[in-house]
Amino acid sequence: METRELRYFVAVAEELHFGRAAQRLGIAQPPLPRAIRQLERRLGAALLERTSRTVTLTEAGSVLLREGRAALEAVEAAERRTRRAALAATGHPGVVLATKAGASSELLAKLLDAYAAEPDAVTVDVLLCGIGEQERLLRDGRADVALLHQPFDATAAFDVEELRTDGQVVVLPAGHPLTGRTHVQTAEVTALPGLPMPRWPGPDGTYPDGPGPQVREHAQLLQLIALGRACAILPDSHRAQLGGDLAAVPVLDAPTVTTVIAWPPHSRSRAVAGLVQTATRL
Amino acid sequence: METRELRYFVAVAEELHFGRAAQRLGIAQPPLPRAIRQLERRLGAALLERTSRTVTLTEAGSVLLREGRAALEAVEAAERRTRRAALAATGHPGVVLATKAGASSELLAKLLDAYAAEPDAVTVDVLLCGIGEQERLLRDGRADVALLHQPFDATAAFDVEELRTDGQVVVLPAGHPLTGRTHVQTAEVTALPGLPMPRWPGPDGTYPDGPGPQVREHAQLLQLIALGRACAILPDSHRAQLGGDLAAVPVLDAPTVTTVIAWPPHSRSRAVAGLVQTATRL
DNA sequence: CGGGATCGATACCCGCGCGGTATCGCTGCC
DNA sequence: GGCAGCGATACCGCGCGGGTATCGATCCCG
Repeated sequence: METRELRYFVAVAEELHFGRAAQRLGIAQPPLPRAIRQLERRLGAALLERTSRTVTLTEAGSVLLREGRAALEAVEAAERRTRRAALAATGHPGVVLATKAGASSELLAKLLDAYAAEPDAVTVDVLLCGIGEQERLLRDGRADVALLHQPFDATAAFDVEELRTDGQVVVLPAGHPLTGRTHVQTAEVTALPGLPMPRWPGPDGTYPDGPGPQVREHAQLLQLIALGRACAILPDSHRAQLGGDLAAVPVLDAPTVTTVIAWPPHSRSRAVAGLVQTATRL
Repeated sequence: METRELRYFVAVAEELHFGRAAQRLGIAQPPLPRAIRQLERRLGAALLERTSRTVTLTEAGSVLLREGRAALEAVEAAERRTRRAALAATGHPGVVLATKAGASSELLAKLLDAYAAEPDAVTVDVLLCGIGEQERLLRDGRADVALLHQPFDATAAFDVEELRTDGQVVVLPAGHPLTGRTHVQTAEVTALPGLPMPRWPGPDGTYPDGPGPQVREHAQLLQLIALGRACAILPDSHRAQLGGDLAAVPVLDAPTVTTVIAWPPHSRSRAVAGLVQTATRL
């Protein structure tokens, strides 16, 4: 199976429309059915059900869509990492670290400082990214190492080292009645009148249904809370970034959040190893 | 990057010899340097250092070797899983479970029995495999689910669910002086006179240096121990399989072994889900 | 119920590129 | 210095991927 065939199939499977898929691939429409048929012959499996009007995935087709995406990502990762390795060899070493924008900033600062003090430190480019974006960056080779938060980020498929564990706090507008409490329970804050929990986009970019505001960044969320339009349960480490217009109260029964440093398995980069070692020693 | 190019490069990188690589690939020699050069141009990276006598990998080349192997495995996995899904759709559903030959046999029996009693159970083909082979089977799509043993098997890249934790015991020939003890320490048994620890093959198939006998299977190992030629530290669960010519003594400071059921991430198979659920309820 | 619009499939052609054979050129070794 | 081994090059043929033109089926709309 060639990556070209896979790319074609994934495009058609995603669009469920040969014409649009061809447009997306930058080719004419006729080669597409041919390529897919050939793929089906080679695999001995029907991938698409076509009528002259519509295209749907078969069971095998949806398996190939999932697995094929992963395989294409692996190929692209190989390509990118090779390019980066070549760049590094010709005098521009460096690692790319991905982390959630607005999270763990003080841990991150400590890590960068400590690593920079190492004798064989290289440049660390920090990639601040949106929710759930880091895993993709790590998988497709755009990042070499990332700070992830269990249990929110999927850490399967990566090697990880735990860095710290935090309890969670509910972040409220300053002056809210609950801010006087020393601690609360989850149930007390999930349905506060007028302060719904925000909705984060899922991996597919869509938002779940619910009353809360749609948010994409931490800064945006904190602003919404300050305005008295929402509240949120966040790791304790965010407290340091809260301004005077926000208050935090520990939530006793919320799951603890573990910050981990993660890197792709079989990464042999000296720089990544050094960064990980520095991180675990903090 | 096409998988053909990747396959070519991996072959050359592994053989470090264009002629042998061509032979292995079943093509003539001339297309190979051309394909590799084209790949190098496309990547903008030197992958191989060639003299007219020898070939060596550059830094970027060894990165592409590692990453390319993983990518090829992902592509092959996609292919195999699609074929299996198509087979399953045409009336032959079933899952393949990989487990170490000779390990966890009683846990495995319980699992298979319990799962077979489920209303929507499908055929479970059990693949007994050698040391370290399961991860590969799981990755390349030959198996759908596996029983692994932490910390010996690499579980990164998989979703896992813990099933049980065992202490470890040292297995000795019956009548050995230590068999009278209620427990021992690791240090007491790693260098017993005349009873060296066996050597298992590494991921590359070679054996580490050392005094112990080279073993590849549990049965072989148990026989060697019964003959008084070796001893071994194994999970407690192996006790049930020991005949009268063998004895086991708990090793207090050996790491505990966790048996986990593992499956590839984003596996959506109903059968795998059922198997996992059954396993966790045992 | 018929005609146009839409979309996948087919027919056919062209040109690139992959793979083959023959051969060269360099290097290390006896 | 001659031979053997190995990678690189030259050159050729054909298969296949991609293009244009067109067909044929289905849905929609009046």
